[in-house]
Amino acid sequence: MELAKEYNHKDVEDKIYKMWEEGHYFDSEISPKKENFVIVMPPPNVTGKLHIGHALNFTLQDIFIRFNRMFGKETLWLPGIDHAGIATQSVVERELLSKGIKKDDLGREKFLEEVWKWKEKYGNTIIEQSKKLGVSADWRRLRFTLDEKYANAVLEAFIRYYNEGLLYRGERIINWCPRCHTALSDIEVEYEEEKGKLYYIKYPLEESDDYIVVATTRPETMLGDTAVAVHPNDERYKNLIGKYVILPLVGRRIPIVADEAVDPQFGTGAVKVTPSHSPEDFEIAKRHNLGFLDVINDVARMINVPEPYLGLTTTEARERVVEDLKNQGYLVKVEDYVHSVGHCQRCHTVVEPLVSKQWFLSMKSLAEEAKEAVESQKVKITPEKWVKVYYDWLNNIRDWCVSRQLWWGHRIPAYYCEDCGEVIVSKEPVMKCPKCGSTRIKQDEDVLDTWFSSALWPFATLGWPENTPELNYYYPTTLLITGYDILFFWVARMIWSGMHFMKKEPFYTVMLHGLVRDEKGRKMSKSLKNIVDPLDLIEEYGADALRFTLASLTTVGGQDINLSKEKLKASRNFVNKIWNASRFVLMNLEGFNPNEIDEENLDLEFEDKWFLSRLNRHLKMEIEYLGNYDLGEAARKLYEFVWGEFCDWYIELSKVRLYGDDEKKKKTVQYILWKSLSTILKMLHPYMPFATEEIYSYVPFVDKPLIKSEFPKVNEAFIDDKIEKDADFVFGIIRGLRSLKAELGLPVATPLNAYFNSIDENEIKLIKEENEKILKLAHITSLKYVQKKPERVLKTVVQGTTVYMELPFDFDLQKEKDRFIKKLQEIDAELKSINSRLMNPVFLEKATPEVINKDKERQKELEKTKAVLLSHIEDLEV
RNA sequence: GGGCGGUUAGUUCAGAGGUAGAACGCUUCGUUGACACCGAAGAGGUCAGUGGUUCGAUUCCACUAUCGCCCA
Repeated sequence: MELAKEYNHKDVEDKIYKMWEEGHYFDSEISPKKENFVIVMPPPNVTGKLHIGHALNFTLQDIFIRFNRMFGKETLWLPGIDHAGIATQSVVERELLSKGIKKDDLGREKFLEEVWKWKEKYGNTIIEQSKKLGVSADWRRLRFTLDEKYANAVLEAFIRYYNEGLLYRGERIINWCPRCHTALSDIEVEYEEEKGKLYYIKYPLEESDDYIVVATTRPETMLGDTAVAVHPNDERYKNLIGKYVILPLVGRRIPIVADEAVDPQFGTGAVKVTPSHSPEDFEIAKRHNLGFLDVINDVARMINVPEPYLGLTTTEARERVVEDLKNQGYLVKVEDYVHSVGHCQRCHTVVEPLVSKQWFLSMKSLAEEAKEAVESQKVKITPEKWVKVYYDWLNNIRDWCVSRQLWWGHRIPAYYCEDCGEVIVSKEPVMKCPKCGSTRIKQDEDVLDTWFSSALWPFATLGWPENTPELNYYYPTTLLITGYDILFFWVARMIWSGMHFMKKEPFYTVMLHGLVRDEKGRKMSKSLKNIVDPLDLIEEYGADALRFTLASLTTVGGQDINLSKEKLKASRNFVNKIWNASRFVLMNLEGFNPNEIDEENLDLEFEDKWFLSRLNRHLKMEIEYLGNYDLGEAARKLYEFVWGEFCDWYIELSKVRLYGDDEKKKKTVQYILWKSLSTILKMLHPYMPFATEEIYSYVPFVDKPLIKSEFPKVNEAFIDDKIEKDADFVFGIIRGLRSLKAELGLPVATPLNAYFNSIDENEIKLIKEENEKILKLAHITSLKYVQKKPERVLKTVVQGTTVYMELPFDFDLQKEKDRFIKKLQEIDAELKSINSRLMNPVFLEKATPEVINKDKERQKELEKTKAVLLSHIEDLEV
């Protein structure tokens, strides 16, 4: 078997994925005796294409899933797709329009048929794409929020809420998107600072020559004013409260009222009140029993206004109103003003506040349930900084407008009697009014907010409201992983839904991760043209490189990630490095059979003990990081360990025995290499499943694919501080010799003799014992102990040891002296701080014994090196 | 206005109450029997500023500056 010199992901990924799928390794079965690990996938939109945010989200989930599968837990990753009301409807609408077909001509039923057709055709795109990333979800259990059973769960939830009095239908001011033509919930509105104008308008007092000036950013809404409001304590206007003004342009008589909500600092301190088109004014109007007058309709045109303005768009009306006010002497002044304007999250159109009859979910008690779940730690949110944000949102929440004027979605199961006005909420179609017997019944035309249905995700996907075995075994799920941007939209709503309907938290832990941005930290957007397609990245660098990059850029704090090609390249190189290290090991396993090895009686050498110590230390660390949800640090540490220790040192050291004559020694090192490689592949597998699985298929004497193999156990007995410290010294000698050659400008491979002397017995022993390896790695011909400095040598100091290397030509020793002096200065600086600490009685009293001991040891070591350095510098003075 | 986060090597970012790290880039050397998607050796840092807590702060706290995000 001969492996290619370079890892080529294109030859591997599809093949491996197919192998996993055919082996049913992603499938989960109910196993009551086994501890489980369950993640429900945040369902991507059915219209969605895999973007980099999904790539991050899926990667993190897959890493946890794969680890836990290897830990032997019954692991379920339940995937799904969201029907995404507005988004999907507008996609299909647009597509039909391009063929000259209008939605309204088609009618509801025909249109929905078209959407379903579209869904069948394109709805699985993102699923297929996510497979390229290595997603190991149980695809048999794929759920769609409009599946028959799921839809039933949504209706069930609606009916239960209704029967409990938590859902009600009412006329409220809502956020209306004139383009999507639907109501929006509060969080679907995005506010942006915009430059506008502040208009000061005179409102003449009734039966008086006096007037009051109000300030507004939306003069056109004055046509719908039903009052003027001032703050009750505002001295300027106290005498006007209760009086009336005559509304300019309209001539309507409206009162001046006093209300705490008015900000005396804003404008003139007097504001116009337009109850039907401003949420604040709506509240004021309710408090003062003012009239409501709709002057803007659902396509943002003027209604119920005097002739000249009737039918104008709001923009046209503004121009006309301002013009007329100016001409008639009512406009006092116009100022530049920056204010925040609400936009539709979906289409970015400016949102129009309108009074409308909608269904609302009462939030007070549900928000309490959601809060309690987190306060009591039933649900743990990580990073913790989001907990406060979560509480704040729930504390200030307003009732949730859940109806949407769309066709695509879960149709509201409410029926209205056209004769007596009775409202009937029912899962089954209603034919006859139970109150008056009329058959003139109409179902509500609207559908539910998509988030209303996805709020049920953790249990509706498992069969709720039926008490299924799945629900019993898999609920509550273990971990939810999602971006912090949908903490309110989705996470909070799932928590109260779970608490409310299941009486149990939907997941024990929520891990919120950051968002992926471009290399300059900017949001990826079409207008900036900085969107990267993960599929392109996979094509170019491989799925493993993409996954590893995303994982290693993750932090416990859930910081946003700035992705760049440089980082992908580094990860791709890492994958290749692992490929080649493995290739080396596999090429050198000839004639090896682990069954011939007595594992209990291995003749371990210095570097074996060192490496096994490091390996077990890292294994332990890895598990700890994982428990802390710190995949980023785990990935970064793995990178350093595998590249910096396994490849750079252990593999190099292993060559001594592999290429030596001692068969027994060779077998031992083969065994350690074989074992270590397997362990490393397992540690890496969740991060880079494809390459590791491919490599593992070439590893001899393993019986199952990596995905199903057991994660290695930590063997504490191998962790050994002393051996690691000794290794640092030996490696230091090798580095020292290499850098002497570099100082001479010689290739590392130049064969030269070397000598050493030391004031430390342990160091002498180590050099003697590991002589062969030092020679090999430093490319030195010999390294002999000497009492005195030999002639014509260049030297370096490592701890208490001086290493001399023969000088093949004349060399200016000033460089050596400079190097020594620089090193001495560094040591002196450090010694100074350590000494002052150790002489400080308060330090000795208060610092922990470990810290003091560490300082003392470090002090000894530094003193040792210092003494040697000083003697050499003195020599050089002569 | 309220809240949150960032400010560390030329660049992008980790990190941790007790010796400041990585990647990329840069300099020098190198194709030695895994790998040039590589190896070896190096240069490069008042850890934004000011106070405080502490035996000890780049790390914890407060404030300031600055950039960014969320909410009103």
